[in-house]
Amino acid sequence: MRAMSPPVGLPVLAESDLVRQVARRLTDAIVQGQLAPGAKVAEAAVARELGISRAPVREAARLLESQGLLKASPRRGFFVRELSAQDVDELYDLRLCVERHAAVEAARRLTPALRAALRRQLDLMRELARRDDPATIVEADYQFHRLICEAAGNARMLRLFDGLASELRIVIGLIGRLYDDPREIARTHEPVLAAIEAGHPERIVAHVDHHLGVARREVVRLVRSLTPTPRETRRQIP
Amino acid sequence: MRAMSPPVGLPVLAESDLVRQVARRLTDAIVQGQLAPGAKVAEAAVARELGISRAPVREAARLLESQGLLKASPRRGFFVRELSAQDVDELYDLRLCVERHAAVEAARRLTPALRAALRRQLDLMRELARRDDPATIVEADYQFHRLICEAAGNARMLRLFDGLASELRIVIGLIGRLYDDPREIARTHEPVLAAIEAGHPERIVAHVDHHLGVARREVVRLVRSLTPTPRETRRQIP
DNA sequence: TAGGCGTCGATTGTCGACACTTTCAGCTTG
DNA sequence: CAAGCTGAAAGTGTCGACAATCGACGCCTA
Repeated sequence: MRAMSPPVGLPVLAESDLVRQVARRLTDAIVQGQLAPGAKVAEAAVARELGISRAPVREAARLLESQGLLKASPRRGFFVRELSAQDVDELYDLRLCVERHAAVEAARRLTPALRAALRRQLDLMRELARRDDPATIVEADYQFHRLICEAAGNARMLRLFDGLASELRIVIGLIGRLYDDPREIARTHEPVLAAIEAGHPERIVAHVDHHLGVARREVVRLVRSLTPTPRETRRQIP
Repeated sequence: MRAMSPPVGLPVLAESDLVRQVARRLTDAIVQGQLAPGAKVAEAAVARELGISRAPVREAARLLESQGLLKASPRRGFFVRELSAQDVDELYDLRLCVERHAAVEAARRLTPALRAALRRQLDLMRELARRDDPATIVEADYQFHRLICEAAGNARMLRLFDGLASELRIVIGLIGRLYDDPREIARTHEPVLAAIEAGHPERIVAHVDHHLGVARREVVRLVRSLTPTPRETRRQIP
C-alpha cells in the first residue's frame, strides 16, 4: 500500500456525516426564520425532504435540542424553541458575562491584525447602515462581537457565544430589522472598540455593558411585539 | 365550561424516554470515573449491556457530545473527552464569568432561606473535611456553588454551570481527593459566603476570583499529574 | 346544543438488518 | 527480527419496519 495518505489533505469530500449536515440545515432554517418559533419539526417530513432516513434527523434534532434551538416534547416531537422576554434577559445576562471577559482579554492580547479586523468590521457596519441593509447589518454586528470572543482565545467561550447568538437569532431572524435607525448600531459599537484599543479594563466593561444593555432593550421590545398579548387563557366574559 | 380537570393531576409517570436514561447513565459513569478519559464508548456494547438497541444510545451520545463529555470521531465512534491543562483553564475562565455574576446576583436576592442553605452547606463541608471524606467533599463543594448559581435565577446560567461542572468532574472524579488538606475547602469558601452576606459586590467578586483561582491551580496540578509526559509524538531517535 | 367517548390516521420510539470502515491478529517478506 | 501485507472480526452509518401513542374527527349522550 501507499506510504500513508499523502499529507495532501485537501478536499475531504462528502463527509458521510449526515447528522452534521442535517443539524446545519436545521440551524440555518431556524436562524433565518424559515422555521418560526413554536413550529413543529416533524422528523419524517425533514427526512423525506432531504431524501434520507429518520435516524440522522433524530440525532441532529438532539444536538439542536441541547443547544436550545429545539425543544423536545416526549411522544409529540421536536418544536422550534419559543423565546419569552425572560429568555432574552437570561441570554443577555450570559452574553454580558462572556463578552465582558472576552473584551478585556481581547484588549490584553490586542494585535495590529486584530485591531485592523475589528475596525474593518466596524466600517462595514457603517457602510451597511448607510445602505440601510438591515439583514446584513445584524450579521455584521454578530461578526464584530464574534471577533472579540475569538480573540479572547477560549474555544469554549466562543462556542458558548455562538450558541447564545443562535438562540437570539431565533427571534432576531424573524424581522431582520432590529434598530429603528441602523446607524445607531455603529454608534454603539464605536466606544467599545475605542475602549479595547485604549486597553482600559474598567472602561471596556462599562462600554460593553452599555452596548449590550441597549441591544437587550431592543430585542426585548422586539419579543414583546411578537407576542401581542401575554394573555394566559383566552376567556370570554359572560 | 367546568373548572378544568380537578386539581388531582399529580403523579406524572415515568416517560419511557430511553435516551434520557442512557444519557444519565453515561454521564454518571463518566463523572464517577468508571469511564476514564479517552476510553471508547462503543454503542453496540452499551446497547447490549442495557438490553436495548443502538438507536437510543447513539442519540444519548450526541447529547453528551454537545455537552463536551464525549467526543465523536467519525467512523470510529465516541470517546470520553480528554482534558488538557488548557481545557481546565478554559473551563475555569468560564466558571469565573458565570460565578462572579451569580454570586453578585445571589447576594442581591439573598433570602433568609438561601442564606441558611448556604451556611448549612458550608457546615456540611466542614464536617466532611473533619471526617476526611474526599469524594463527598467534592460533591458538597459542587452543591455549594450550584446553590449560588441557582439563586441567581437564570436557568440557562445554571445549566451552563452544570455542564462546566460535569466536564471538570471528568478529571476530578478520577481521584476524588482534590485538596491536600480537605479543610482548606471550607476555608476558601467561607469568605465567599461572608461577602455574599455582606452584599458588597466588589468584595464578592474578589473572593470568588480568589477561591476559583485556588481551585483552578489545584485542578491544573491534578491534570498535569495525570498526563505524565506531554509528549507530542512518540518518535524514536534514529 | 355542548360536552364526552371511541375510532382512525399520522407520528414517534425503538428495533433489527445491511453495507462499508476500521481494527487487529497472523502471515509473509526483506 | 522488524516491518508490511492480508484477511477476518468488530463496529459504525444508515435504512426500513413495527408497535405504541398522540391528535383529530365524528358519533353518542345528557
